[in-house]
Amino acid sequence: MAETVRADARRNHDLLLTAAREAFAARGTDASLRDIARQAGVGIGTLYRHFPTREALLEALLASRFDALRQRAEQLSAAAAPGDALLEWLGELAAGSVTYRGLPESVMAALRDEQSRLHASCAGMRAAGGLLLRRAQEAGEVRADVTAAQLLALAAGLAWAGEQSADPADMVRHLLSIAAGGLRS
Amino acid sequence: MAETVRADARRNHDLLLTAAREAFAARGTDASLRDIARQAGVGIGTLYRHFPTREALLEALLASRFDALRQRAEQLSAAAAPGDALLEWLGELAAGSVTYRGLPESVMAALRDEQSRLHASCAGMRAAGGLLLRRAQEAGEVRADVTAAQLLALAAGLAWAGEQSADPADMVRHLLSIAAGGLRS
DNA sequence: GAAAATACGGAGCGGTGCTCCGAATTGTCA
DNA sequence: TGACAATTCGGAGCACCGCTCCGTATTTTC
Repeated sequence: MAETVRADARRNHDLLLTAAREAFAARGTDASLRDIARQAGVGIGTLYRHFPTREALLEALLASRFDALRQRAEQLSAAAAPGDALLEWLGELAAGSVTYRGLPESVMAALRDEQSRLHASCAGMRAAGGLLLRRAQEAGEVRADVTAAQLLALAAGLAWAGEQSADPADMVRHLLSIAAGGLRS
Repeated sequence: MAETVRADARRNHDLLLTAAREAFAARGTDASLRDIARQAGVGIGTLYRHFPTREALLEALLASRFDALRQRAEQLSAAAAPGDALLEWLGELAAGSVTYRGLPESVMAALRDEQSRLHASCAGMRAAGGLLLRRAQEAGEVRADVTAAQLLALAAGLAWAGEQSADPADMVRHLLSIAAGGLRS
């Protein structure tokens, strides 16, 4: 019957989430957790009880987005032009990676570490991307020797390069355009 | 007459460099500077006097390598097949980026910050790569809408993606192969 | 060998991630 | 309504980080 959560706990949970969202957006995924707790008007211990790791915090903020991306991939995998569908999806993936600086690194770390709270949603997204990739390969529109892991790494690498640039969105667009040509068979 | 350097100063300088080389190789470019000083058998203050910033330390370790890469680009720019020459050079660049984890990030940061001690050699390398790129574009072998900044960002992004992977060298090779196709016009 | 120039080393400051436990708050039941 | 139990809170404290500052030690010069 431990379904009921104490009122203050629920309140602090939400305060922490909005504070974290703002901090990650302003200072990247390596923002100070102390600052986040302070901004939420909460002790540092409270933050760690609600979210034992930084990944747990990210997971709470991003899981729904990754799920949406997974669904989007499944939806696009039925498209008539699987090659274009794949590129469309890659574009959306890269666009989402720009919201928090450091996000590509967090995603790659989560994929590497099965213990990470982010792992499940990231892996699900990769699998969906892999499905999309295979469709495009079977249609002969994309090089056959590319794996799902490579596809994700490529997208993350381009998104990372965007972060390092003065105009991230513009840089990602150009690099994605280059990569698109390289994926075509 | 301040040409003469005190004997202990020169000795500590060298001790710090070898300690830094080992630390960066083992733990990446964000290795603890205190550890490096300790490993060199030297106080933390001594480290900071010899190398005021982490970039200064990196610069001392990498300048010659970047210079060599610049010369290599100039040499390759006279090749008969400028497209292949560019890809060859990109391969060497990416291969060198694997020596220290975090190196691509340091290079991109140095290119962004003109105050950085690493800036000069990085910018020189970028310029040389730009020359190589232009030759390949004039020969009609590479897309005309790619800039030197994009080329460097691309290489850094792929190298970064390699770092995140279980088998960096293998991942970089595959991603570079994809990018190569995308650069062709 | 004494004096001047130079370099050394680490205590100390403010920051980080993270833990641990006494104190305060909340929900429950008489 | 009030007392008790369960739950949650909050921040002191630890070890680490980058970096500065200055009394002390070493080296060179004369």
